[in-house]
Amino acid sequence: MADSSTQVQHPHETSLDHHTQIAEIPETIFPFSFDPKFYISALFTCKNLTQIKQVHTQATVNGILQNLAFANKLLYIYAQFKALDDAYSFFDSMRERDSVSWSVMVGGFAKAGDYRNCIGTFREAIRSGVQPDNYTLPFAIRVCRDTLGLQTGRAIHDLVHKFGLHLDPFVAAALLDMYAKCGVLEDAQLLFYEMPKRDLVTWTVMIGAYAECGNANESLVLFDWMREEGVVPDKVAMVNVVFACAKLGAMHKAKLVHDYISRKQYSLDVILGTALIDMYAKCGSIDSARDIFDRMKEKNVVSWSAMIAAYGYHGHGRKALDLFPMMLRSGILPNRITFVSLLYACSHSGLVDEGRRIFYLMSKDYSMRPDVKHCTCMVDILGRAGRLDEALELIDNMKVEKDEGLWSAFLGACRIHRNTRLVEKAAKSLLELQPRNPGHYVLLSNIYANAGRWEDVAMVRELMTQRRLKKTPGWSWIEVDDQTHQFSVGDKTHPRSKEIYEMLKSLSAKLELAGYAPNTNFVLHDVDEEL
DNA sequence: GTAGGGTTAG
Repeated sequence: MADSSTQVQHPHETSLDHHTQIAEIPETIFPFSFDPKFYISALFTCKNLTQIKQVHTQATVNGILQNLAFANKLLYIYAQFKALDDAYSFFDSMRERDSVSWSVMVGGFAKAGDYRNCIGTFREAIRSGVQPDNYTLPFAIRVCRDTLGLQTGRAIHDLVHKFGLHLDPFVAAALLDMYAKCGVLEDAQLLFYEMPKRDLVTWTVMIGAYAECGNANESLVLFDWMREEGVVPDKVAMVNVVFACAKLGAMHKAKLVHDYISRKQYSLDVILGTALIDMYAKCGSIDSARDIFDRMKEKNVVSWSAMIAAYGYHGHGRKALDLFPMMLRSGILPNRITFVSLLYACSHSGLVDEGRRIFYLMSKDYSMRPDVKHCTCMVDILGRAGRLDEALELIDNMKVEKDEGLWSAFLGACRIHRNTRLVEKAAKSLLELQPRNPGHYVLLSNIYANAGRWEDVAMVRELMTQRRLKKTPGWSWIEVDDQTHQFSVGDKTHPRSKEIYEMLKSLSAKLELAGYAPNTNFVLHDVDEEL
C-alpha cells in the first residue's frame, strides 16, 4: 500500500490546488492523477451520486482504491448520500479495513435507520477481531435504544467494559440514554455515578433520563448539581430541564427555569419554545403557554400541535379547533398527532359533531387513515355523549388493532352511562388483552360487586390470587410553596396527616350539606384495606 | 468516521 506522502507525484498536478482544480474543470472530465488526496478533495465536491461514482471509477482506474484513507472517505460519502448498497458492496470488496471503515459502515446503516444491518455489521466487526472504538460503539448502542433492544444493549455494555471504554463520554452517554429509554433507570444510575467526570451531554442525558422514568424531581436536583460542578448548560440541556418541569407539573419550578432561560438569553428556537408551551400548559397556565406560542418567530407542526393539545386538556375545545384553520393558513400541514390533539380537545369539551367532522376530514382531505389513538378519541367523544352503540360500532368496524386504551375509553363511557351489559364486555376485552395487569381484575371485580354478583367477584379475586397478581397503589403529589407533598391511598405518613384528614372530613360534610351525593360506584372494593 | 432537544388517546 503506497503512502500518499511518499508517493512520487505525477507531473500533471505538481503545483495545483486540488479544490480549485476540481472547480474549474467540467464535471465529466477527470485529469490523470495518482495522488489519493486529489481524489479525496474530488469526493467532497460531489453534488450527487453520479459524480461520486465517476470519482470512484476514475480512482479504480488509477489504482487509488488501495489507499485506505481514500477508501474510507468514499465509504463515508456513499453513506452520506444514503447509497448504502453502493457503500456496502464497496466495503465488501475492500482488501484492507480499519476501525474507521467499520464505524463508517455501522454508522451509515444506523443513520439510514437500517437497524438490522447496523447491528449485523457491528457483529461482523467484532467477529473479525476489530477493536470496537468510541465511534462505532455509540452507533450500535443507539440502535438498541431505538429498538428497545435491552438485551443486545447489555451485551454491548459488557463489550464496552472489556475494552475499557465505559468512561468515554460518547459511549457512556449512549449507554445512559439506551437504559433510560428501555425503562431501566437503575442501570443508567449505576453507570452515571461510576463516572468521575461527566461532560455536558452526559449530564443532559441523565437529566432527561430521570424525567423520562418518572423522577423529574431528581432531574432538577441534577440540574443544580451540574451547575455547581461548573458545567454550563446549553439550549439542549434546557430543553430537558423544561421537559422535567412539564412532567412534574410544578409551576414554581417552571417559572424559575423559564427565568433562568431568559436571563441566559437563550434564543427561543422552535424546539425550546415548544417545550416551554408544553411545560406551562402542564403546569396549569394556559395563558403563559399561549404567550410563548405568540412570541415564537418560527412555528412548525409540532408547536401548533402542542398549543392545540394545551387548549384541549384545559377544556378549551373551541380555542383548540380555532387554531386549526390558522395553522393551515400559515402554511403548516397537520400530522397524525395534530389530529389526535384536535380530537382530544373535542372529547374534553363535548364537541361531538366537530369531532366527527375532524375524524372524517383526516382521511378525506389528508389521506391519513385513523390509527388506534384517533379511534380512541372518537370512542371517547361518542361514549361520553352517551352514544355507546355508535362507539361500539366504530370499535367493531376498526381495521386497526385494538388496544388497552381503546377499551378503557369505551369502558369509562359505559360506566358513566351505567350500561352494565357493555361494561362487562369491555372489561373482559381488557382482561383478554392484558391478562397480567392487576388493574383490570380489580375493575371487573368492582363491576360485579356493583351488580351484586358476589360469586363472580369471588371468581375474579381467586383468579388474581392464582396468577399471583397484586395491585400496586397509585401515588399523587402536589406542590405547595416549593415543597412537593405526596400521597397514596390510606396514607398516614405525611407529617400533617391528621389535619389533612380532618379537612377532608369537613369538606365532605359541606358537600353533603350542599346536596352532593358521592358516586360510590367507581370506588367500591378498590382497596382491600378499606373494606 | 461521533452525542444530548419539542407535540399525541385512556
